[in-house]
Amino acid sequence: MRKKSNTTLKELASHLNLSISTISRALKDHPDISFSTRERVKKLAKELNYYPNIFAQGFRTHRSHILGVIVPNISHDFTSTILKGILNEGESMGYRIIVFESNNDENKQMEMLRTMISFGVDGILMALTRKTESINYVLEVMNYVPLVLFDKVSSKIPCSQVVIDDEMAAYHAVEHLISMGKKRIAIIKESENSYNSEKRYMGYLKALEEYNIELDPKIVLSTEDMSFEKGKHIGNYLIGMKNRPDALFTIADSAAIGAIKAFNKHKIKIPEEIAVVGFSDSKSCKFIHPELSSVEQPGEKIGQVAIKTIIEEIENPLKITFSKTIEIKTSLKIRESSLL
Amino acid sequence: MRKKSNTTLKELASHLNLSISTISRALKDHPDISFSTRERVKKLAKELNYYPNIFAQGFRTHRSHILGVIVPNISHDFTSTILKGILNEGESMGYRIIVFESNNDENKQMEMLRTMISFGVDGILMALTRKTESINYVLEVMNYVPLVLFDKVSSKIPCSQVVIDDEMAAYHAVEHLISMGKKRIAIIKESENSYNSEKRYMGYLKALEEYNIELDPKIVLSTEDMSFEKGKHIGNYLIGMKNRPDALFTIADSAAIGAIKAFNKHKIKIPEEIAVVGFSDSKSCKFIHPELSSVEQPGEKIGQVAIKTIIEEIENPLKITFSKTIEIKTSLKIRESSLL
DNA sequence: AAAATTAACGCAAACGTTTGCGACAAAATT
DNA sequence: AATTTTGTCGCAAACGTTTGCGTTAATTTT
Repeated sequence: MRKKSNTTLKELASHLNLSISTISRALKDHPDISFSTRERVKKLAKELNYYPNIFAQGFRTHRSHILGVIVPNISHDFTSTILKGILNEGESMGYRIIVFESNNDENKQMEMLRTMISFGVDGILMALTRKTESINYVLEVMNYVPLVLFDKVSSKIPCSQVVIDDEMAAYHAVEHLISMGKKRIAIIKESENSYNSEKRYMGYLKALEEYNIELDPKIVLSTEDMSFEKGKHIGNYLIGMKNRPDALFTIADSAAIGAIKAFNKHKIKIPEEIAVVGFSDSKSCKFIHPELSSVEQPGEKIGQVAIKTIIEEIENPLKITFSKTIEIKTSLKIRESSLL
Repeated sequence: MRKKSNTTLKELASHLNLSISTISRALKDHPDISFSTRERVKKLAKELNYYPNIFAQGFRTHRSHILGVIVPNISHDFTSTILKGILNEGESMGYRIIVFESNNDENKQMEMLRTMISFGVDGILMALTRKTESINYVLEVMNYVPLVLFDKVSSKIPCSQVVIDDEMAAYHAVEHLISMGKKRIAIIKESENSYNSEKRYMGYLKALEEYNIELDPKIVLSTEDMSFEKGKHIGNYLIGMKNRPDALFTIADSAAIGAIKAFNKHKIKIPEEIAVVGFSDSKSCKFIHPELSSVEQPGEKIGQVAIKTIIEEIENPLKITFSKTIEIKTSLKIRESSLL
């Protein structure tokens, strides 16, 4: 019972007294095969529940119709949304998706890339680990198979990338706080060399400069994990400052929510005393009170665009000689936490 | 440059003046091959960056070392946590994971199962769509490849299943509310035939009965999507009742959080006036104020156990003639929303 | 009517790996 | 010394599909 073996072309052939090659072509609507036999073959194939053996197929054609995806952390809200976009778009384009989680471990990331190559994936989509230092092995991979980066990217890797304009998005978020009359705006960012975090910090700096607000390093807070707990901790710290900020911008929602919890506990009025804006517009922005303003980055869209570009590169290997960077539009969702 | 082709056994063989079969065996530590040549082969393989062609391998051995996973919604917090467990455990067991999202569409689910079969996955892990009505095609699939269900399961399908004891978990949650002195306990559950929801409802009923509390159908609320918004809506409804409940149990956190938001807005004291307990212990339980009590179901553990059992069944196909149901322990996380 | 074209199909090689079997020499046993 | 065993390795088939090329008969063109 178990391991009922699949019907093969050979069986179909013997049933219809045709050759294997005719069957193969008939199923693919090859013009050499007459309409009537095409129909007969298809009918029988359906009856006998024929499905091509993908291994034989991939073995022969060197095409797997499998795409590999590597993400640092799959249970991260934003990441799983991107994945959703990749899966659904892949599904409709006839590609299967094989998922790896690097857990922000560069060695694992490297090993996974190798596995994928030997696996014969047609292309690789990847969000880099937090610090990806040696990129040589990534370049090596690109000799075998097209690669597209998304979300966590690197300008050092010459391939197509799907990103948001982190700097602009942060700029607008901070600008919004300024327009609300805030003058002393703190920021929580990542301490490690995170590409996204640095860009967002740039946007923060740019906004301050644009509006002639002096930068105070004391309210530029860095943390390595941007967690809810860290946000709470830093929130408490801010409250205790002699010269307390009147606004807070964080490069991740979780930390913003943590900070709000701290502010609430100490009866600090939001947004009157401190306004808060987060980043990513995760679902939980609406859970907290007051509801958190945040920069929306459309994860599904990012996933869809990423997979579309890699399929484009797979299916037109010659055409693509240059790599492009695609920026997905973000939008600032203004809610109670920053609306006076 | 692109499409540099992979080293093959043949190349290794000609480099060392050995036969292909010797190379193959050497790389697999076959005892027939002397230690010295084994080492020589491995050394060269590393130098020439040899990786086996998985298609040829799978084609030959009928083993892919790929496992298929179908989930209804990947961006669901709990689901992605399970996936995390599956991916990490799979990684260490030498299996690759191919992920499908059914979007709660049974037709899609069916099509995906078929795709997997033709794909030659070694096994399938699946959480069923909300209503899976015709199970014949699932049974058919089991003729080809082992199947393990998790989270959203069905007793009608004779295969191993990894679940939690929904009924007991709900029972304890409600019991806890009762022990806090609550006597009029509302519930929000799913209206569609959801296996989990029904089980949890059973637990609710059981607790009421056990403690001689009469069931009031007016405070048994059903909704089809258990969203944050629905929770808010129902929360408002509960507030408006003449005979307002003094506690609320929901079979999902999101709805509980929505309800809390509604209660907060109307200055209903939690837990004094209404205590609340949710289900799943998602991260956002700590985001809301007051922090939400919830039934913790360990997603990573569920994923790990699920993949372990299917690998067990794959690698010992004879031994397994019966299918087992594994229950993962839950625990009630008591927080401010239900602690007087 | 002869030649050329077309339509419909079959042959057979190739893809890279695994594996049962056989071969041969060296070593161990009688 | 003759036999058996052991240690190493090679041969060749097989897995299911695709595809260039060849074949045959029917059709069209000259």
